[in-house]
Amino acid sequence: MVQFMHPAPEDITLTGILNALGDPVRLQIVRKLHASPEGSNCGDASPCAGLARSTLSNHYRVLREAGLIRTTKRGVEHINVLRLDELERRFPGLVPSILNLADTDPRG
Amino acid sequence: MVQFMHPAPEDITLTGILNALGDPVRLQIVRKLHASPEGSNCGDASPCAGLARSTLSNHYRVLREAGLIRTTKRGVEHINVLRLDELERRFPGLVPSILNLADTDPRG
DNA sequence: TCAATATTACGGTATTTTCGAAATACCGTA
DNA sequence: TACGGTATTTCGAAAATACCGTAATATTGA
Repeated sequence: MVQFMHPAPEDITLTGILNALGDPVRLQIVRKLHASPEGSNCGDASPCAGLARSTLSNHYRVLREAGLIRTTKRGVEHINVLRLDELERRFPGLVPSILNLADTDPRG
Repeated sequence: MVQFMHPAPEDITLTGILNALGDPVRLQIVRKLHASPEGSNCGDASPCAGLARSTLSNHYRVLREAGLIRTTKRGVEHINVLRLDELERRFPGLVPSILNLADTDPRG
């Protein structure tokens, strides 16, 4: 029943965020999470169906440890939400800018 | 006398940029290059003195292949310049935003 | 207890990072 | 043309890290 460790806002680093988002799968996950601010479970935010659960889970862990998402439990599922407000205070404009560019760019 | 391969602007990817800048050493290099728009040789843009030359060279290669810098030869030295204009057309606001945040953030 | 959801553990493969040593390229000078 | 000095890359190898899949493990709800 160990709760997940989320870094405090002041412990979130710029390179940590960039590194986490520098993977196409993880960027897609974050885009999906951004599209559903109420949060979504791990399966729903999956960028493609072919990925193994464990692989997906590992990507969530990287995003969590980078400070990009917050994971809470609701019943049997884990709900992930983008930490938009906190990220905005820590690095104003960064995440929205990246997400906007990802939207307009045909490739990941 | 082999010229370096630089990706065309349309071949520069968002995740490629984020991945390249997701390394503290490379982010520092790019910050130094940004501070000297006329370009600087490899040694001058080095973030710290302890790094092996070959390691530094490898970081430059990553930055080059990601499309962040352009390397030309001037005499005995290699001059690196940030491809700011091209990057700005391809991903408006991205690189300046990251560099500004890196400036204000005490940590890399 | 059973099904659903997700994480963790583990092993294999692939990529990345790092370094020192050697090789390459260019310049100035002789 | 040859030579020495400087700047940088390439090579080769070791260590670290990343990624993915199978299987095992928790936790919740019915």
